Amino acid sequence: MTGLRERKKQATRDALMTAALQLALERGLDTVRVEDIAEAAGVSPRTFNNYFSSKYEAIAARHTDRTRHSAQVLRDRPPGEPLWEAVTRAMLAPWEGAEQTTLPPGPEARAALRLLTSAPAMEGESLRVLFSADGELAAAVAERTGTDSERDFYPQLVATAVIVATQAAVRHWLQAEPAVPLLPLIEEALRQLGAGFPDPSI
Amino acid sequence: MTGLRERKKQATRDALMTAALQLALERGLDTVRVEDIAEAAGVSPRTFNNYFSSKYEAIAARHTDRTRHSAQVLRDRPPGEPLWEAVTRAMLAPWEGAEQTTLPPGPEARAALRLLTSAPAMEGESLRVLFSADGELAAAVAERTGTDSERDFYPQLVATAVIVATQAAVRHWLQAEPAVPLLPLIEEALRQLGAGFPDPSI
DNA sequence: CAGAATTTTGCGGACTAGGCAAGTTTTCGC
DNA sequence: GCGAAAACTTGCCTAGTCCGCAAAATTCTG
Repeated sequence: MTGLRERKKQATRDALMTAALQLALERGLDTVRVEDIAEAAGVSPRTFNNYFSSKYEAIAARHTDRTRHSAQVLRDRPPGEPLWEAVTRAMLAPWEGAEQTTLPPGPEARAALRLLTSAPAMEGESLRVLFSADGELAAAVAERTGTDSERDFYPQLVATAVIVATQAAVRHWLQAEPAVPLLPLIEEALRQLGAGFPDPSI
Repeated sequence: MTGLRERKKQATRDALMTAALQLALERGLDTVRVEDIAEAAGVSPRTFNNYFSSKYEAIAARHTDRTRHSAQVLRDRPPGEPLWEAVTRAMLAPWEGAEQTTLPPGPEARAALRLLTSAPAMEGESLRVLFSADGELAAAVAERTGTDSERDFYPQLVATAVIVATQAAVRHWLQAEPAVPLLPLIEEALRQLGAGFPDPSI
């Protein structure tokens, strides 16, 4: 049971995330000031910095939530399940259920994700966020494969490779013309990764 | 034949890169101001920003050069060579020849690389740099495999996977205790990637 | 050597990030 | 319930960043 304090905090964080993304989409990244975001969310500019340490961080926050979500799902998959199956499920999870995943992406979805690479600082931040979950992911991989994520090389390697494969799928989805559904792309990327990238020319 | 102008520019860039890295290692990232770096390199603070748009960018610049180097090497490998062989050579190239690659890493090398993840903004910047060459890498992969790096998924996927595999090797090398040589680690990471991560428990 | 092209520099402005302390709001023990 | 304690918000303030602009300095071209 969550207290009022915690709920309010979450609401503020949410309002800031939403306002940041919204404003950036409307007017472009560099014409949005922290002050504007704070005002749109109904808090003082100083409070903004209690939640996020830059506007880029605020904009990338949904991204953060997605990667956390994947790590959580991987931990919750049945222990006996084969690694590759569990990983695929985990990476698909944050993208499932939204209409834009099985249908062609709407212009807003594309714009929001494209925003994440629209300026150098923004791109750096979203990459950072993307990899912030790799430790958790690696730990989950280690657990499943009986390796030691401190000593062994394998879990980190698999975790980061899985992250970028998913990311490559999303990027491809973003620019595909004509539009294609996302989930099969992610599945295909992970399948190829798990198969060791057989030479396509054969 | 390069003129004086171009040589001076390169020298300035080099001096700034070196000063930035040096100072950051000596006193820690957040006690180094742009002004300090500029002074150490013998230029005005304003000139610093003509070369780099943040101190993080200056510190990560050697990293940038390494990724460029790999992309260049991949392009220059003999066209008939198998993809995986060429890619491995390319990723090893920037690390070859320095003593610290075959011997245990010295404390300075470790410190310099560790610096790249020592603060959120620094980490974002180094990831950004790391992936900045992925387009070039993907193009080279596309050429070798007869795929189209615009239309097909494969080249981007391979390129980014190769980058993170190498990165995972470097990270593991950084923390390995007792110390191990780097080059075999990179080779092993790429081998595992190319083999589709066979389950190590078998 | 003169004029063009390029680079460096100082100045100034808009914005950011975060320490500190006072004011509010929520929680918790009694 | 109630009053102290804890947590959160806010305003103020400082140090620092990033970049546009235009003048000065440097290098290049013929």
